Amino acid sequence: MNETDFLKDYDPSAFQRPSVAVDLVLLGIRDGRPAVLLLKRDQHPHAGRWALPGGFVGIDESLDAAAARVLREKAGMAHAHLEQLYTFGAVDRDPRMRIISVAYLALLTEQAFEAALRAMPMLLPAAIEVPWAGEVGGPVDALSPENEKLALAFDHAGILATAMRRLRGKLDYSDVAFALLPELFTLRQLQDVHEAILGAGLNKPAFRRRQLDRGWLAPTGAYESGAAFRPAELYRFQPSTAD
Amino acid sequence: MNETDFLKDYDPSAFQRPSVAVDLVLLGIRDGRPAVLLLKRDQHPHAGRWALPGGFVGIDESLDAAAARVLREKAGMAHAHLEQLYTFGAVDRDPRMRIISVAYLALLTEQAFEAALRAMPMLLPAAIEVPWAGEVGGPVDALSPENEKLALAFDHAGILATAMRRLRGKLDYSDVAFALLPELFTLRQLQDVHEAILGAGLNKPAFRRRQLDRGWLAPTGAYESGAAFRPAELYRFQPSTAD
DNA sequence: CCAATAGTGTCTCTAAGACAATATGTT
DNA sequence: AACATATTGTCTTAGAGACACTATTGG
Repeated sequence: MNETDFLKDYDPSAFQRPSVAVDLVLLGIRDGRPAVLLLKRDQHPHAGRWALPGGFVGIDESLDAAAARVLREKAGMAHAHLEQLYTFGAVDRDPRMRIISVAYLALLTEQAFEAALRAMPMLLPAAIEVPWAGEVGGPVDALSPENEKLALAFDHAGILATAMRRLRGKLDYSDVAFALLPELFTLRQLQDVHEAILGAGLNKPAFRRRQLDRGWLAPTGAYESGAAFRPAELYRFQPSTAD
Repeated sequence: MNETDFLKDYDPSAFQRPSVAVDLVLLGIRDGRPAVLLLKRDQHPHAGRWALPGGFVGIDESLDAAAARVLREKAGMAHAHLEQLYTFGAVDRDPRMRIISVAYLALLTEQAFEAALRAMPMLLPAAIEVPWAGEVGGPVDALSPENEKLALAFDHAGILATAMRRLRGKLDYSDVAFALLPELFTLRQLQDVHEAILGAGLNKPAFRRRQLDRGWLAPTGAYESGAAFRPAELYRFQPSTAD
C-alpha cells in the first residue's frame, strides 16, 4: 500500500468529496401507457429541459430516507413502492460539479399519479415510449401530452431507460404490478398493467391461469359496477405466505 | 420551493457531503463452491474482521473507473467482468463517518482467482455458503479455508448476500456464467459453474439442450486432454449476433 | 334478443425432467 | 475388455399460446 492509499484510508476527509443526490422515476400507468412525472428546469444547466425530481442526500439521512423525502416534497406523497434502481456516477454528468446520483423507482397507482399532479401542478405527466421489445434495453422517449418528444436534462433519459428495463425484467416474477393497481382490481386491469409495461398484448387464458396459480390473488366475491356488460370479479393482492 | 431547497439546489457545496466508496465482491468458483476474496482489517473499526476490498471514489473518477482501479490495486488484475450491484447508504454503516458505498460484483475465472491470490497474498479465499434456495435471498456465510464462519466487517455480509442473489437471479438468462470460465471449456464445466452458483444439481440432458439451443456456444472441434476417460469437446462463448 | 366483455375448455406445441442407451477415450 | 464419462434418444409431464365456446349483464 503506497502513501496515497494509506492517507485515503486513514483520512478521506482530506480529499474532495462528490455530492450525492437521489433522483426519482415517478412511474404510473396513464391512458394505458407507462408515464413519468417530470419537472421543467428553469435554470442553468439544461434550462428548458425536463428532469426527474431529485434532491441532495443529507449527511444524516439514509438513501432510502432521502428518496422518501423527495417523494414527499416533490410529489406530495406519503407512501409509494420505492426501490433503488442504479447509481449514476459519470464525472461529467452534471456540468456544475461532481454529483453522483442514486436513482430510485417509485411506482404510483393511477389515483396516486393524478393526486400528485393535483398536489404539484408544475409536474408534467409524460408518456414513456419504449421502442424495444423484451427486457434487453435501449433508449426510450418521453412524450408531452401533445405527443411531442421531450428533451430530458442531464443523463435522465438513461435513468428512465434503466427504469423501464428493470420494470419489464421483474414484472412477471415479482409483485411490482400490484404497486400500480388499487386495493381492489379485476384480472383485466391486472392484465392491462402488464400489457402497458411490456408494450405487447398477452394471451388472456394463459395470463389468468398463471396469475391464479401463483397464489397471490384473493377473490373478494365482489364485482365491479357501472359497466354496460358482464361485471368482472374484484381481486385483492395477498402476498404469498409460503415465500 | 422554500429557501433551504433553493440553497441546496443552488449551492450544495454549502452542505456537508458524504464520502463515496466502492467495494468489490471478487467472486470465483473454487473447489466447486462460490468463493470470495477478503482482506483482514487490522485497524479500528472492526479490527480483526474480514472486509471486501474497496476504496474511495476520486473526484475526477467515474464509479466504474474507481471499481476498475480497486480491482487493479487490490487484486492485481487488469480485467474482469465488473458490474454495479447496489448502493449501500445507511447512516451508521461506518462508525467513523458517513460513507456511501457503491458495491460492484467482479467475476473471476478460476485462473484469475488463483492469480489474484498469488499477486496479493494478504487476500483470503473464503467459500460462500448460501443456505437459501432459489433467488429469493437471505443471509449467507463466508467460510475460512478451515471451514469456520468468518466475521465480516461493516455491512459486508449484506453486500455478499446481495451479490449471490444477483448472480443466481441472472445466471440463466444472461451470459455471466461465461465470465467464470476460461476461453475454452466443456459443457460439464459450464454445468459445474451453474450448479456451484445455484447450489443445486441440474438435469444433464436438459442443461445441454438449453445451452446449445441458446446459440451462444461455438464448438471448436478440439477436445480436452489428460482425462482418464472419454474427453469432452471444448466450446467457446460466442456472444449472440441476433440479440 | 343484441352487444360486449367475463370466464372456461380444449387442442397443440414447446421445453424440462427422468431415465436409459450408445459412444469413445484411457488403462 | 473394463471403466468412466461424454453424448444422444425417448418418454412423460407441465405450462404457454391459440382459438373458440359458454356466461352474464345492460339495454
